[in-house]
Amino acid sequence: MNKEKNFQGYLHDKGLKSTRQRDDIASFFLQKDKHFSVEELYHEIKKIEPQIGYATVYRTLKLLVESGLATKCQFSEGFTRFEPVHEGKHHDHLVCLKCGKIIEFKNDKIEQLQIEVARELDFELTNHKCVLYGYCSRCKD
Amino acid sequence: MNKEKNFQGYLHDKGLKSTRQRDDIASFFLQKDKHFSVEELYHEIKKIEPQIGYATVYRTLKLLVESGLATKCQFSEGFTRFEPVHEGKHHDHLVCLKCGKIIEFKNDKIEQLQIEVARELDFELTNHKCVLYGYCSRCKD
DNA sequence: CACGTAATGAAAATGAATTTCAAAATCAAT
DNA sequence: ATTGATTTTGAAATTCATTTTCATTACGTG
Repeated sequence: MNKEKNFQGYLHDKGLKSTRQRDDIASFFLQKDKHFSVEELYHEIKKIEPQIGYATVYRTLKLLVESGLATKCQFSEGFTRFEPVHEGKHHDHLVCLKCGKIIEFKNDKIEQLQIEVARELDFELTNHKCVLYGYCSRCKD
Repeated sequence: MNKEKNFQGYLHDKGLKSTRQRDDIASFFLQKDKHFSVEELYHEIKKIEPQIGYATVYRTLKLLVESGLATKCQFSEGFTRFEPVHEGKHHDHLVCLKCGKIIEFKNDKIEQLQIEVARELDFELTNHKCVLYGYCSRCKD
């Protein structure tokens, strides 16, 4: 897959080594469409790579973020989630405060307005995060 | 001041006690317009109340948030900041990745669009946070 | 002012994330 | 393929923010 090649290229460019553990983590993670906690990912990888340690999962996720193939998400849960980047499509999130469900949304008008806000305040924008909290259709009532 | 009365009222309604430490923390914090880390606030309060412990600062901030007089801010710094709520005016933040400067902004169109997004996805919105990251006028170049 | 309850603060505990370090793995150059 | 310099791994230790514990002290209602 293309993204895995990107990761290999990133490692090579940085003089880092390709290892069985890194490759297993990256190829598992990158083909999913999910907001993983490190714990969740660790347990999934454990099935493929039983000797894996948390440190390696943390370290590989850091590399994936640096390479642009993953993003960090902080939904006020007290820990960080990591999401594979698909097709460079940016999106924001709605988080259900009851069941924890995460819904993605994209709104070009909001993005555009954010750019305008930054320009008005003479700010050079690099990225943003926007999280809406509430109750999903199933949990509200 | 009005907000301090609100805090007293909140404590009383919940059957909690007014104490010297709580009152000192609340009155100092509420009259500022700043995004405090717990450490910063702790050191400021220490000047007024030398025996204060971190636990009391944490506990009082939690009460201030519950009472609606403070909000939590998480700017990806690895710790939480707390901001006094002034006049019920909601706003979002721009954070400079170099100098750490925090700029507030308010954009009603963005707020309105967020409400629409939530409605379209059948989500009952309670709150949101939107943080723009980049470089401020002084740090960009 | 006495009593029941709540709050305080020092220290210990927790939990996420990072670092350490000895052993193992990678990979470029032979 | 073998070597050898260098990086990576993983278990355990460490860090750091935050929470909890618990004996002592303070509050405030009756």
